[in-house]
Amino acid sequence: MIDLEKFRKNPEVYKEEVKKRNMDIDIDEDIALDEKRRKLIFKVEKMRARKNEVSAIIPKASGEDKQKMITEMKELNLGLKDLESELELLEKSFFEKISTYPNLTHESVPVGKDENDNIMAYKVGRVPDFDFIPKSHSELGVMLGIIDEERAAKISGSRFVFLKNENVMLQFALVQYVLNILSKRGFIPLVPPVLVKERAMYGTGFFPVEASQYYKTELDDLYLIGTSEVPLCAYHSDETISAEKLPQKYAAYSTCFRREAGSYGKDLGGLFRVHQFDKIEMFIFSHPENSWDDFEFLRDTLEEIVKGLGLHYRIMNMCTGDIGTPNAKKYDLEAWMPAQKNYREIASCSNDTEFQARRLNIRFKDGERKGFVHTMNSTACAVGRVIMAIMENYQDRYGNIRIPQNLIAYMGGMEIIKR
RNA sequence: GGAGAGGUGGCAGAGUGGUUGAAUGCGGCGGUCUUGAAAACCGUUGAGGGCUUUGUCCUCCGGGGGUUCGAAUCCCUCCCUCUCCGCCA
Repeated sequence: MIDLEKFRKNPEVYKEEVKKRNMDIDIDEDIALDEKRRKLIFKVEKMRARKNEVSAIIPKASGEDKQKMITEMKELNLGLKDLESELELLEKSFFEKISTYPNLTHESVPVGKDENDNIMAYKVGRVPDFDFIPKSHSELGVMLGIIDEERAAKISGSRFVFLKNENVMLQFALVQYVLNILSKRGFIPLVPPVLVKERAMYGTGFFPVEASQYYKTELDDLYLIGTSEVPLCAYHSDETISAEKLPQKYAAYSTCFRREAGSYGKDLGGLFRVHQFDKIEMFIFSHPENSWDDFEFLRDTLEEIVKGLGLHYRIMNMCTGDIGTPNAKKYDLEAWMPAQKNYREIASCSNDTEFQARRLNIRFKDGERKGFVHTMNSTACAVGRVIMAIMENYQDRYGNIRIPQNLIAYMGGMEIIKR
């Protein structure tokens, strides 16, 4: 949610933002709607004030005076009811419109149309050499019996997988490895609910813009989360956090669900794009003054995790046309995938400044100063995609997969997956 | 799923139709006293929103709807919490 006062005073800022993001919003129309709305509020409140005024006198009056006043109030009520329902409609359409407005981007975000305009910030490590043609993780998965897509399709349809045998161990090894790093860095671990109310989806900014990406339950008004960013962010909704306690850092392990509507035929097969995957997500509630430092800390934490796995990757500074509505800035971490000979996104890290905090009413108090906290989130480990990266990068010419050094202990000493 | 109880300010807890945005207590903040602290005493203490913005008005007693000139208080409905029973990982 944007700051309405700022919006009224300075609509140009939002016009500029909408243009940068390549969005189509008629701001002048919404400004006019807001004016109309406020005029009506004024009118309605005037009538209510009159009503309250007379109601205070009525008990003291008697006889004819009293009857006169009661009659006047009856009439006033008729007009008031009409105006109130008119106002309700206006409010609804105004807030529907305003809730599609994007956050304001940070000055360091490159302006661009789509993913082609994202800017590579830097690379870490180097492209690994293979003296054979590396296989896809999907192929390796079948050969080694550690991924079963066929049976998953039989049961649940496409874009579902079974992890099997060593891959199951690898998943939990990764989780242990990551939680260890995160607890050293002061993150409080959580296992959150994966079904949430509409407010949580709306408050985090996934609704209304991306609503078609998420599963909804039929009997109850609950939604399956696409990321634990949702319950993490909503965790402190309607709370005021005192400044000494900031930043509050959390890490949640959960399953995530995405409909992947509109991505038909894209990245079919394997672990890359599936309807259900497990992920550890980091989340920070931050003091606005430290927001951008905390954000770099978050990015650094993510990189420590990926570096420790020995993966080659690059950090992308995502452009205005490619970042999410709530994001003020976003980095993607793209790991090298040998079979595709390309970098693919395995994590992303965004600062949403006060966009979510406004919607979920998450405040801070710093002495006399009050305001909305800043919220930011980052993938710590998207298990499926990281397993994919490990399988492809750590394969040998025989189709075996070595275990990254830092995971061996968590794998009970296992050093290689082979048949 | 069945039976019962209940949802009021940061918390506890009054209030059953008319200056009740809400008594009282605790907590918080400020002050007096004290070498300091505690105790005691005095004062203060919700949020959101409109406008002609150091003021004024409006809204908010779980959500929604209704009755009434007037609702925290009456009616309907939904939700949630607690206790007991049943079922269950």
